[in-house]
Amino acid sequence: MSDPAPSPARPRRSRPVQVADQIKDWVVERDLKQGAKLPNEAEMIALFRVSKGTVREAMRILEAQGLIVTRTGPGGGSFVGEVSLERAKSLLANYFYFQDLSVSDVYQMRKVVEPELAASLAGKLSPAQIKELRLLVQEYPAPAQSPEEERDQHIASLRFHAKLAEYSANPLLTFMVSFMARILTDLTVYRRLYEPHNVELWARGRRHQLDLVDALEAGEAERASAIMRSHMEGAERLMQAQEARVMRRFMAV
Amino acid sequence: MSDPAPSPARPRRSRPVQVADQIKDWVVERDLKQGAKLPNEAEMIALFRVSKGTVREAMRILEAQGLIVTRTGPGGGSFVGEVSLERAKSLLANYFYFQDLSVSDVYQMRKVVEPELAASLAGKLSPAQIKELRLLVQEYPAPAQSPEEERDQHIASLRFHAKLAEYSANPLLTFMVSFMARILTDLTVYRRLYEPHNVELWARGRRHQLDLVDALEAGEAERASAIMRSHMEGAERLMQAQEARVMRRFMAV
DNA sequence: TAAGATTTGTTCGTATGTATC
DNA sequence: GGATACATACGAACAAATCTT
Repeated sequence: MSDPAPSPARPRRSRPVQVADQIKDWVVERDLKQGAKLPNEAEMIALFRVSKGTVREAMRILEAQGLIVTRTGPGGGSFVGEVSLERAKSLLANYFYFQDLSVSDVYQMRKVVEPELAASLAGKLSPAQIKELRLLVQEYPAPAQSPEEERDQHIASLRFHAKLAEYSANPLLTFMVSFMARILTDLTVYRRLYEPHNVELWARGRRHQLDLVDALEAGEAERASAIMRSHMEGAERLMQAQEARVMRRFMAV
Repeated sequence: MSDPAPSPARPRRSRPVQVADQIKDWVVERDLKQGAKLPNEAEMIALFRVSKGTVREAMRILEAQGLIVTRTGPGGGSFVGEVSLERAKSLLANYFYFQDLSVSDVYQMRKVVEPELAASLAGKLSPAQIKELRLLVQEYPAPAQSPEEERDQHIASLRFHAKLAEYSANPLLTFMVSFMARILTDLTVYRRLYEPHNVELWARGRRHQLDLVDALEAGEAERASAIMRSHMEGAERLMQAQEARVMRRFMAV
């Protein structure tokens, strides 16, 4: 369960890190669920025989990973807290900050994952979900008149994909699609990557999304997948005019 | 860049978290690269007007995310450090600890991503890399004689996929395939999920891997993709006998 | 090998802030 | 408002690691 490195000269973990691991073990052993209360600072100090400062550093480590949340005041303390989707995306984004990720890289992944998502959702959505999707597509019915509007449209389109991801019963699929939408959203916000104004491509993208919802509603998995694939190819062309590298910055936590 | 929540009663971030964010900004503003030295503790204290304990808690937060590394002694201090692939996988694994991830979920993803990886690698591998792959396949030439041997074979097979992922020029593809291999590896180690001994399926899996390397060497993308797809379907059947849920535990950092 | 310098690591005591009753 | 139970933050001292000479 622990780092299985046979340690030819192990880097020597600091006490706070050790204590953080011990707390994790303590939680796992008791199979504590989200919301369960951890011992308070004083008890931790007694439990692990370390000082307050060390306990606090350990807590910050767990907090940074999203594993616990802490509240002050009576009835306060530390509690196990599910890692949120948002935090998971932020932590992974930090990894790709150091990688040289291109727009094509993201689309190579999108081109296979998004069609699969579409196919697996066909016929599985509730009327309310279908309606929600149509609403998102309708958000920008007319071609953009300014770069700002075009950017907003692009982000709205990515929200459509993120929403689709939410509806999946497969957490891995949900995460991956949602993560890629976030990468591309940040990209369009912080660089002006939506610039090459192309009305024809935009109209086709919108048509695609509407057709896709129809196919999903009708339960036509094969067609939904095909539409999505085509949609991805269009979107890629729209962005690939730029050869910008993404992710050259830290993400907010 | 920051949490765009419009803050209806913002949770009030603690000082260490604030300082951690300030340090991140400090680093980004200066566009510091991997290995660059950060101010030492005393300088941080002066820089942000906080106590030593607060600075240290902030450092632990950044360390937990893999953004810095710290050494003691002369010439020591804190340095910006690339988030490693291993750490990124661990942090994301913590997220899926709380999700109800099934073997089918993982394979739904594998079935589309691994063939894409294979296709994109066809004709791109060096002779040394081809040799390395063949070595991994050869590692267990004979059918397993015991459950332990079968487990080892399964893990070796996953190492094959992880190695393939390493060779990709697409960091997103590399990460995803490697991450799934890790999930499944942990699964086979901590549960005995390789149990239903099936010699025929094993032989076919091995055949697949050998054929795959041939196709990669010959540069036949379409064939590599097809073999991988078939391989994934076989592997899924091998595991799906069990309906176990994965990831019901914390991962080591 | 040993001593000294530098920098992080750890502890303790105390005081303050905050939410609940 | 006051008492209580928590976390939060500070400062000073000392310990440990590691580099240099």
